[in-house]
Amino acid sequence: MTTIYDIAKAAGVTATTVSNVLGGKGSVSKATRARVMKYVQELGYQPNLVARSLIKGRTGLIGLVVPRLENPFYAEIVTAVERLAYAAGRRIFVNTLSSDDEFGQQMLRDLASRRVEGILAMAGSISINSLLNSIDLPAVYCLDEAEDEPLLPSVSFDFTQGGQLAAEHLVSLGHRRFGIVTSKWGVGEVGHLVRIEGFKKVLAEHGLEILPEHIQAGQDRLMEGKAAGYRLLTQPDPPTAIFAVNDLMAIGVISAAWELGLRVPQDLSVVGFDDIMLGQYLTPPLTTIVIDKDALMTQALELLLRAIESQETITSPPLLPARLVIRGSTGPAQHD
Amino acid sequence: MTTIYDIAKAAGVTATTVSNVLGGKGSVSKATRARVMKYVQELGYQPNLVARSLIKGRTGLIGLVVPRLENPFYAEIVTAVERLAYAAGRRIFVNTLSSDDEFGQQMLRDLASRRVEGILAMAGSISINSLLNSIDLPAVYCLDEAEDEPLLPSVSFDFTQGGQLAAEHLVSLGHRRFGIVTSKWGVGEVGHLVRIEGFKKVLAEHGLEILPEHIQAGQDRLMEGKAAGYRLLTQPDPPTAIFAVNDLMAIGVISAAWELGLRVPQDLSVVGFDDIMLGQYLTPPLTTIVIDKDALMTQALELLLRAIESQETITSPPLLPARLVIRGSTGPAQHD
DNA sequence: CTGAAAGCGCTAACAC
DNA sequence: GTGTTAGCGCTTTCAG
Repeated sequence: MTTIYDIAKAAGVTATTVSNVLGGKGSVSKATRARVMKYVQELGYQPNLVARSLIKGRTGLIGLVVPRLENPFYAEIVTAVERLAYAAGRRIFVNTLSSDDEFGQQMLRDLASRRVEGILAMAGSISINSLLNSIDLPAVYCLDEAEDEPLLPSVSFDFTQGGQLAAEHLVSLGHRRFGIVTSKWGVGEVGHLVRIEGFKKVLAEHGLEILPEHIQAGQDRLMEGKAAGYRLLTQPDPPTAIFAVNDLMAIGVISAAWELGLRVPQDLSVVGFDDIMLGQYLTPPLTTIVIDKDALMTQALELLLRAIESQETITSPPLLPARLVIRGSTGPAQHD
Repeated sequence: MTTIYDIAKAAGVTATTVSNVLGGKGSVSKATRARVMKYVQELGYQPNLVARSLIKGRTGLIGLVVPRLENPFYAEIVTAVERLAYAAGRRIFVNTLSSDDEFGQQMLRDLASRRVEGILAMAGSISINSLLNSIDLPAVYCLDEAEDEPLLPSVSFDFTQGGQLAAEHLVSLGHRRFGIVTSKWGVGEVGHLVRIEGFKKVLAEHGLEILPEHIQAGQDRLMEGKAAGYRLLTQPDPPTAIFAVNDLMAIGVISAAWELGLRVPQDLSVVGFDDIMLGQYLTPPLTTIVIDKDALMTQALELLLRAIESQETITSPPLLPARLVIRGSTGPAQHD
């Protein structure tokens, strides 16, 4: 690999001068600038960003931590962040991470060692505590769904409202027996409690409730969404409407319903969450709660950049509003 | 950030010694090793990989270039490569790139400047020529679908066979009028000619052919797959079977069919290509050509690692075999 | 077993 | 305008 020294030698100047013309710093005569550039071309010089990063103390890299790309929701997040970061003169370093264990810590430490300037972490990839404990780097936590104030600057949606919107829609359609398919983290812990609470709250307001056996959890994967759907739909008195905590699992549920000979939405209504692009192209298209990924990640990146630039403490902005989009996967309840 | 000097000072040794205990090199007494490690913990030392990379001349980074994560096929590829690379002690730097223009060149140059040790590029993200021209780095080209010998080590599938399998299946089902939905690159150029040729070849063997207006192209996106589907299905004498060059566009086609009131597979058979995980969960599940992403990327990474380690020229392995998986989206042709 | 010295490729003062 | 010097954080001979 050719270095600035190679160019300096060829052009009969010193490395500083080469550095200056490359960086547009200082003042160089038109003549030498041209001469230097000529050799830059000729020798196919590629600046060494690792050296540059070392001396500048900054890499221009943002670490992005998502649970799994298998879920199109996160693929869409990555795409959005890549574009936004690029516009801000940064590049992203993507990590998929769904385990909050030693392996996760290690990944995080690797990010720190590579000197990313900050981290954008999605809830579901790693816990806030892990993030806080393993490294000391500016970070923004995205899509947090805990009840209490997060310990990190965080951007998120109003998940309570999201759950409410789903329930209101289903109730207004005349449904009375509801099921919920939710996801858990790693091996344990049932997640998305906030959106479920929102859902339940509306039911309660209507004098309705959801049976404990009508809440089924699995990992955030198609297969487990489908399995949960089966468990729900093969019960003696199965729900006529199912709220899945994300679109991916909703698709699994619909697949289960289909195999059981249930028609959506005639026999079963399904509402998802996330609004992945694909949802519009399902047959029928998926009714879901819209999460505006661009808005979310724009906020997140802004916050992070601010935290990186100034060491000031950053306060989290208010929750973004959720929105219901009614498509074809929900319909009026049949007479019992 | 604490450096090895901070630790050295605290432990009353020199940086060399710290480096030695950290790297397990040389010989250090149990006592000093313990003392050093103690301060490593205490000061929360994180090795600076950019400094390390600079002196070692290697970053442990592999550049991965894919067209777009929006297509789950590529999301699955990324997931596979991330895992494989990690097992080989490397990390991946993901770039999405679907334009072969100045912007693409720039991305590539950035990768080179960041001193990735090699590049894994998917066809559809950037052309071989661009890859060859912009940078001088070990690279493996994946999923190339050109007729002639690629100029780069390359791993790919037998796309001709894939097209053939699709056609044979459809023909054996009694179909006589076929449509093809294919994708183009960037603004121009129709792609996937090889699989289309394979498809046509089998038709020809059966004395069948495909009308030019029954081949529709669009960008590799759901929306454009759907639009192409509409163009096909609203013709006077529409096809009863459609071969989409990838699953994503197949989903678009199915969506179009659904809106037009056509039932799949009764009124229209659709076969996709890629075997994205999601295909199994559609209703009906998607008949498709299986591309084994793990097998593919294992080969690709092995090749690349070999090229990186030894400067020897690498020869491309034989094409991997495609395989048809029959699910629910194809069925017998109706009587005309 | 430990340290001194040099250097990876680059930039940033500061002289000349 | 251009060059000298020093140093980012680390590893690697090579002495002691």
